[in-house]
Amino acid sequence: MATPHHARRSDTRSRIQDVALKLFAEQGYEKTSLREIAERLDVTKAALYYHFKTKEDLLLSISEDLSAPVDELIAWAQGQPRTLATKQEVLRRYSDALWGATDLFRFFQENQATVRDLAIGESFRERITALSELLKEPDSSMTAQVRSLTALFAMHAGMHATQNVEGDPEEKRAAVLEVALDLLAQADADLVTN
Amino acid sequence: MATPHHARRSDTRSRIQDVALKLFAEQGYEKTSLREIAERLDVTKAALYYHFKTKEDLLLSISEDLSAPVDELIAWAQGQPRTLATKQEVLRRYSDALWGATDLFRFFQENQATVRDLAIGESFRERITALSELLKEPDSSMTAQVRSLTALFAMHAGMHATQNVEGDPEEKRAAVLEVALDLLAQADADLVTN
Amino acid sequence: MATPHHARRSDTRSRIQDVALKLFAEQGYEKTSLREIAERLDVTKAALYYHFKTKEDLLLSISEDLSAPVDELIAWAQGQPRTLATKQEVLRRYSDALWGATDLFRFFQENQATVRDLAIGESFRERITALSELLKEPDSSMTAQVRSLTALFAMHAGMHATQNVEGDPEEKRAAVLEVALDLLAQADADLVTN
Amino acid sequence: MATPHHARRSDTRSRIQDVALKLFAEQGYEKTSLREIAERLDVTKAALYYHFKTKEDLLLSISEDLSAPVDELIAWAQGQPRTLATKQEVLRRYSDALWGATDLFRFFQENQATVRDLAIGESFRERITALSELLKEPDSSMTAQVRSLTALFAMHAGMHATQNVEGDPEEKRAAVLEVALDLLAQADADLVTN
DNA sequence: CATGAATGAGAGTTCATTCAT
DNA sequence: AATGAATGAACTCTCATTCAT
Repeated sequence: MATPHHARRSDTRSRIQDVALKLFAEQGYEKTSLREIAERLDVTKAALYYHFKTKEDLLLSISEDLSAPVDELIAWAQGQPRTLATKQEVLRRYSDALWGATDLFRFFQENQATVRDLAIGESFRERITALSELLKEPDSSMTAQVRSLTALFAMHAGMHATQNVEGDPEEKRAAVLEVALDLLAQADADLVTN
Repeated sequence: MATPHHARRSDTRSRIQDVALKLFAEQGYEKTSLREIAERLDVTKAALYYHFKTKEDLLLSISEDLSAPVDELIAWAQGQPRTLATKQEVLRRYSDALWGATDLFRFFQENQATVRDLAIGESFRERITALSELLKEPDSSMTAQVRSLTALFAMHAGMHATQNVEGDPEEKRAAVLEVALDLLAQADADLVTN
Repeated sequence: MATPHHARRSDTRSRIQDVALKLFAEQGYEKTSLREIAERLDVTKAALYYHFKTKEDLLLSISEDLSAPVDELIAWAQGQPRTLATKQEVLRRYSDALWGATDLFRFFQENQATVRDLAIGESFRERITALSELLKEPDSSMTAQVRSLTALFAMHAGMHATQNVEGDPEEKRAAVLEVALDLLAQADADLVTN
Repeated sequence: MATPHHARRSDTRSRIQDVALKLFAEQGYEKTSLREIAERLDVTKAALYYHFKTKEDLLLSISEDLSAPVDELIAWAQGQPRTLATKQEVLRRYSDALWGATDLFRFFQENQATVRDLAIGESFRERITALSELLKEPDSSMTAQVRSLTALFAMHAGMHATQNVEGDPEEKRAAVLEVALDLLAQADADLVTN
């Protein structure tokens, strides 16, 4: 048999995650009902509950799986010297992570109000804070700090805000990264000047 | 009579709008029920329906009242020459508009998924698109375009993303604006160079 | 008009209570669904929620209304001297209270497990404890105390346990009360003897 | 093999019964889900279904095992003369039976509404009826009959109602039995007098 | 002897909305 | 200008039960 039992084992489980993420990203968390997810997969609602304790737990499992790369990035960066080179590398890797899970990060960005008081919101905020602190120098000028933060948020916004710009996605991604890296460099220059 | 009919009429109406916006911004649109709004105001749900046709209509009325300044800004800008000075003025005025209605813009930012398929979403997107097109030059390099867009989105993000930065709000706002203006100037420099 | 507005005001509300108590007593609390109650009344489930916050709250409201006489009895007794005459009067009045709300007390007796961890359980236990303490003397012999308690519980049991005995209800009630009064008298005699 | 098949077979089976009875008694029948029972035993729900056809069947098996002594008692008594001595012996043995399976009888008492329309309810009622008929004389005065019934129900109530009385359990049990025996004797005296 | 995966039915609850008064 | 009463549709979630393996 080509598809042995254990290959199938988590088949339904991950199909649920896939469909759920797609719908959460497209329609929002609240507007996506478990009925809808179940119908798309041609299973019953109860089947979802066999695999996930609650709706929130379903979202949590998706988020944990997909945002692991970001956590690794943070862990790595915290062991590096706080040089411009490190920060630039953080930005580059973050770009990879974001574009590797666009649905999830789109979801986070467009459902902030919802996410805020879900368990998941906490870890999301923590990640952003950790990244912020890796990029900005608390003793630098406020302008420099804002520039660093802008580098970070420009990447989030850049994922979806460039839809009215002509050009292929990879090119856009590169442009966004370039602008972000530049902001970082300027923030660093400020620091040196001061 | 000290309080004529028309003064009273809009009193309740605008109290509803105030409370609704506060709750929409704090908790999100879907998670805020009309029951909750009514309870806060110590009126019945039916009273809300006297003043507004639907929940969505309530949101619409809030948005229209508060985002008028942005529409005026766009109208004004569309009559001006496409110079850097104009663009910078757009950004300055936009900063005023945003900080003049933080709850509303926070709401828009944190409820994008929800807002997307409300009638209001359309006009929101149109405004952003209009502003984008006022700021970026479609024939400039992609990097320059991204820089212009980033100037715009930096202002949105800057409203709430600077909470971990020390300093008073006005100072932060100024710093955000400065960074945005700078991005715009760089985009313009690119254009000249090309 | 024979039935003015305000007479109707609580009409639905108390019709709900009536039907609910009937079904709770007949079938048990858990086995009675709100759907069933609503259907009997030819209203929607949501109508129930207009009048009562939760299923438990519905039960609570019924219990509070119907067990007021018992609370009054307790309050009265606590102001009386701890004589045999008082205790006998307590039993007599309690008999009236029980037979005046048989459905409710049947419900309590047959749904103890359920009631135990509802808010209502607490007040039920408190009432029983208060009555126990009014009837038994903590310093008397254990047998005397058990006799007093038995007087109390005999009345509960007597409401439904006499169905296999021939005779009319009023006669049965009188017999149960007589036996209970007798137990009380014997407990008192013990006390004197000791 | 040290542990033959049949020893193991009934091991799990009776562990299930033990846990189930404990939970049924503590929380009630409806509020105890098969999931919960399975989790406590660290087996799957399906395992329960290997041993018992349905949830009700599980309860039935418990009840049959534990209430065998009562059935034997009834069978024995039905072959004895209807003397006071016999009746007193019935009460004494019934006391043993009750205290030998407190969880089960507590369950019966606190879940009457539930039990009523389970198959088990029938046999429960039959046992009570049989005992009633062994104790009371249908031709005696109503008061005498109520006294006999009270003797019986006092034992049920006595199992849990004496928690607010000081003293050790065995002593309480003895006191309850004494009061019950006394009631029986009084009923018998009535009979003779009439 | 037992599990993993799933189902169908139904539970309690909440929501935006309506309408006669 | 506002209320009281109600609805219909939907929601998340839980349950006892089944069955192939």
